[in-house]
Amino acid sequence: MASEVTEPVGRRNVATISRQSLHGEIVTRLRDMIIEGDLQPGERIYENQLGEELGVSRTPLREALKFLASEGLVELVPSRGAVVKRFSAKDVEDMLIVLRSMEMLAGRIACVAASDEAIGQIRLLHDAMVKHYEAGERLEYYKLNQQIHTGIVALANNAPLAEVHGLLQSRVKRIRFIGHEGAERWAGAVAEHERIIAALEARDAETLARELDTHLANGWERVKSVV
Amino acid sequence: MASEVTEPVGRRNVATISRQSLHGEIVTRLRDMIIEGDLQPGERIYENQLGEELGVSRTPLREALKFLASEGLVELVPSRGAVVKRFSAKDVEDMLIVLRSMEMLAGRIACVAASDEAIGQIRLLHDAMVKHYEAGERLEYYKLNQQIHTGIVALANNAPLAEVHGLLQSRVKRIRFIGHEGAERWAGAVAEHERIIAALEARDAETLARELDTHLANGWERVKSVV
DNA sequence: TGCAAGCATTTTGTATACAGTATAAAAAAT
DNA sequence: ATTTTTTATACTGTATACAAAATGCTTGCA
Repeated sequence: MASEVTEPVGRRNVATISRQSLHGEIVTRLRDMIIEGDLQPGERIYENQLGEELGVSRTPLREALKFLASEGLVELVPSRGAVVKRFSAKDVEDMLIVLRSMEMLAGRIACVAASDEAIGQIRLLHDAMVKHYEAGERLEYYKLNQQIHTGIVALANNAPLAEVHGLLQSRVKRIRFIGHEGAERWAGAVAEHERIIAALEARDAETLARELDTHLANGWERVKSVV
Repeated sequence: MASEVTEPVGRRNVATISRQSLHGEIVTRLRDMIIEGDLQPGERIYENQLGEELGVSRTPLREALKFLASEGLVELVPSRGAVVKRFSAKDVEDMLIVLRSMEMLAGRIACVAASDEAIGQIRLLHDAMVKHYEAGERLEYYKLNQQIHTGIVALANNAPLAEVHGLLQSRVKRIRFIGHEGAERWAGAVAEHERIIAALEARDAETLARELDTHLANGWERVKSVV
């Protein structure tokens, strides 16, 4: 993750220069496959089969699996290869606790350190997200939702913070997506987001932290039924 | 035939009796080499040379390097292999900010969730640490210092938190060790630790958080001259 | 002397081959 | 029929081989 060239989520991957290493290509691909559920939790990964499917030999595939193992998306069982990691309810709750703490930290820093332009960008994302919400476009809404959270963390201008946040976020991505169903929950989340953005624009660190706190605590409530 | 790897002597973890996989062995070994400075920041890693040095072929070595790249200890440059990652002063400061936040979070949780026995264990570590301090045994002192911080995080019983904490801690390990020189700084750190343990024993979450806050902020002051 | 082009060497990236191990199925024994 | 042992097979772990890319050096020329 750290030294991986991560491309912005939601961009066309065709547009990126084809110069990315095969290793990186496979890592990105597998990560998406896990997040999107093509590879299900608990599923064993057969290197030959998957390699053939992706059109690569076992060597770079294995290297990619080691990389993802360090990210925590797969588990390496000695002499039995890689298994897609399955997270317990407590795991997810714990991750959300940490994510919450990290976003609160980022928010506080952002209130004093971020530029007006950067905050303005978040507002734009939020407005676009609301449009997708009103249009009932759940996938697009969700992607922007993620981008907003990532964006707030990015405002803190703290690379390690952004990195570990991204690490945990990728793990709960799928579960969160599934959990965001239900109209009234959805509406609640949007309202919370509005308050978050407002606090950010006002650079009111304590209010922002409080809003993020409740938003992410509610996030767990929204999600916990599906884990 | 599986290569006859000469066992790394000295720091064998007795708890893990079963022989680790070669992959895990190499990862551990390389991580230690980086933390201990055998592989210096910015240094390029030549796979053939290092592999021969460790008595393994390139394949598992490369897999280990990918793993460490994901941990952020090495950087993968396309077509030019792995380089030991060099951290800027801002990187280190940022990491300590995140570590501080995570330890504060852990401390708050620990005050309500940890058992008396577990807290007692931390006290024992602290007392032992003080003994090493008084004896001037810097390395031993430092190791226990680390263990205490890790231990406090462990009290929170939150695996993802412990994981990301450990991830960042391993990155600043070497720098911190170097930075802990100087008698008066050392004394200050010990005094802060004493207050931390006291707050923990009293299960006074706010005091504990405040003490951890200042302790780790001071930690940066102690360290920033050497980065 | 300075510079550039081409060749040689080194190093990484990927594929394949081989050995060891676990799993499953079949055969044998009770 | 059930349990145990044997055997076959599939898969992972590691090493080696080969291809592509980068680096460095030599040589030729102005």
